[in-house]
Amino acid sequence: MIRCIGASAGGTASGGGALGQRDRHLQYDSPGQPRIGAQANPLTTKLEQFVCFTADEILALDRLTNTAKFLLAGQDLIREGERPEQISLIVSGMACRYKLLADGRRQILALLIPGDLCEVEFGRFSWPDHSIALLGDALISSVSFAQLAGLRVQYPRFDRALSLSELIETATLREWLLNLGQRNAMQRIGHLFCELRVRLRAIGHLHDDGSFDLPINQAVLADITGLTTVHVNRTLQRLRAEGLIELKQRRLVIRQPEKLVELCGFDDNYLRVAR
Amino acid sequence: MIRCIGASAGGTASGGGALGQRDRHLQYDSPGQPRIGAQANPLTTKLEQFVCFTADEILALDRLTNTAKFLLAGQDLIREGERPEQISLIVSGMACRYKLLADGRRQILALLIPGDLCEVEFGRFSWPDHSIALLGDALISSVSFAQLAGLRVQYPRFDRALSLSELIETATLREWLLNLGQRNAMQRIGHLFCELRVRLRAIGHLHDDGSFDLPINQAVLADITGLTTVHVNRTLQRLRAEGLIELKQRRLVIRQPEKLVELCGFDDNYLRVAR
DNA sequence: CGCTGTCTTGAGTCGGATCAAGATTAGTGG
DNA sequence: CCACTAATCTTGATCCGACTCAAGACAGCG
Repeated sequence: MIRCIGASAGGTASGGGALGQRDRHLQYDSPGQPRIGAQANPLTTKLEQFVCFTADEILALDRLTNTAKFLLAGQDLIREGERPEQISLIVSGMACRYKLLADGRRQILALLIPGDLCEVEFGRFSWPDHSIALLGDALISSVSFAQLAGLRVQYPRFDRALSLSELIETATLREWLLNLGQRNAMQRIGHLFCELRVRLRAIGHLHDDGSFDLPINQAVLADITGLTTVHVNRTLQRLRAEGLIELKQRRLVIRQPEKLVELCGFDDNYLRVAR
Repeated sequence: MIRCIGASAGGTASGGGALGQRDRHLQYDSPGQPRIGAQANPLTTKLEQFVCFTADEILALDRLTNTAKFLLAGQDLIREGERPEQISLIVSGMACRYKLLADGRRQILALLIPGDLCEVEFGRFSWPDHSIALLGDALISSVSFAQLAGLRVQYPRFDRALSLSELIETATLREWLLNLGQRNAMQRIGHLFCELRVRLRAIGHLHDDGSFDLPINQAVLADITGLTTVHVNRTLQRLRAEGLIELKQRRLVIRQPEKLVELCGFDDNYLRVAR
């Protein structure tokens, strides 16, 4: 659990390792192309759950992701109270919305995955009540508020799809509240894993064996679930011992999805939308 | 804590007492006029935090509240999965968004107070992932989706104000998540009280001495805070013993607001909006 | 090979849950 | 106005899930 109030949210200070981290990153995601770059535009994939796009629209959305930049783990995309200049689109990697308490405790409010837009809600009229940090190195492209507004006007289907995905984001927030309020440690963690599996599948980020990358350490897991690192560790061990999951090297396999779903009362309804 | 899965959410089954309850209600809110009816339109009051309305707009909004109907405590305004026909505007009374677990446990996701609109988000494209129930008898007026859409087009200021209040509702949801994830029982309950004081003040529902009506029993408080009824009871007693609050007859006095704010780390920022 | 994150493990404690009665209070009916 | 009833609030005893503190074990990287 991160107890430092400072900027670095992805780990207890990246220290002087900024350069080192970049090296590691390039090495990790190489050779040459960023691994995810070869895949379809995650924004398109995500929104096509809700609407059908024309070739025109797909091209316009692709243009958004062309300009993605590498950013290093732990960096803040927006900070509580500071009005953002631009909207960030996650092209690859993961980020989280979070809030800090005065004593340094952190609650993660949402996980953002490829295809998610960050600051849509903070237009001309509002400032953020929370921060957003990268959980691992990431590819981020920036979109100006004006540019996005233009696209929404020009492409009503895109506009509708975005609205729907905002609805789902809010529904997810509600489900997380239920998670923290009513479920125990095993269920909380299990529920998160079930949710991530559905969301990552929707953007084509499951591996062939159904597993997925989870660039997250146990301290982050603790900040998501409102538990301590120690208890997360012990709970993961129980989940492993019961043959429900495998988790190592930042990759998660859900061994018995039906059992896990039942254990934590997961129902993916809140991730869907009518029509 | 409500452990029955059925419809009645305000108490463990209103039993055969429906008629009796209506009688009680009339007696309580009489003579003649509903108590709140004399006050300003709560929707207007609420939205005027964000924008200035013309006389025209105020009239249009007043027309929305003219048709309010009495509804009895415990009734569901919408039920998870059933697409609502209309939008409900709370004119007086309180309601809550909630979700039920298979075993009957309930998590309350939001409190709705006068001036709050219920099903705005469930337009043509979505169905509710949760239910909404009345916590006490209430005055509710119904607005059709078309009617509301019309007003938003006709009165852009109204449209903007509604969008802003939706932003605040989402920010509140995030703050509740922080509450459940990181704060202890005293802080959770205290934080809720602080929040309510700010929200009720904004719609002119504080009494002269700063107290306010809280039509909520300890079981409901438990479902909001993710605690048990017993523990809520004991925690309230501690809050009383420390001279922080007084709570009886469904009326809450915060005796030492600054102290309570400090105890639970309350910051009303999330209830506000820029500009 | 040594650092630094990260993950594990153990022992002890505590906040909050559970179970089971009572005590109040408010609404109902006579 | 009083007795009856059902909700609601209180209290006590006990238990357990999760927290705390403190070390140690790995693993990846320089």
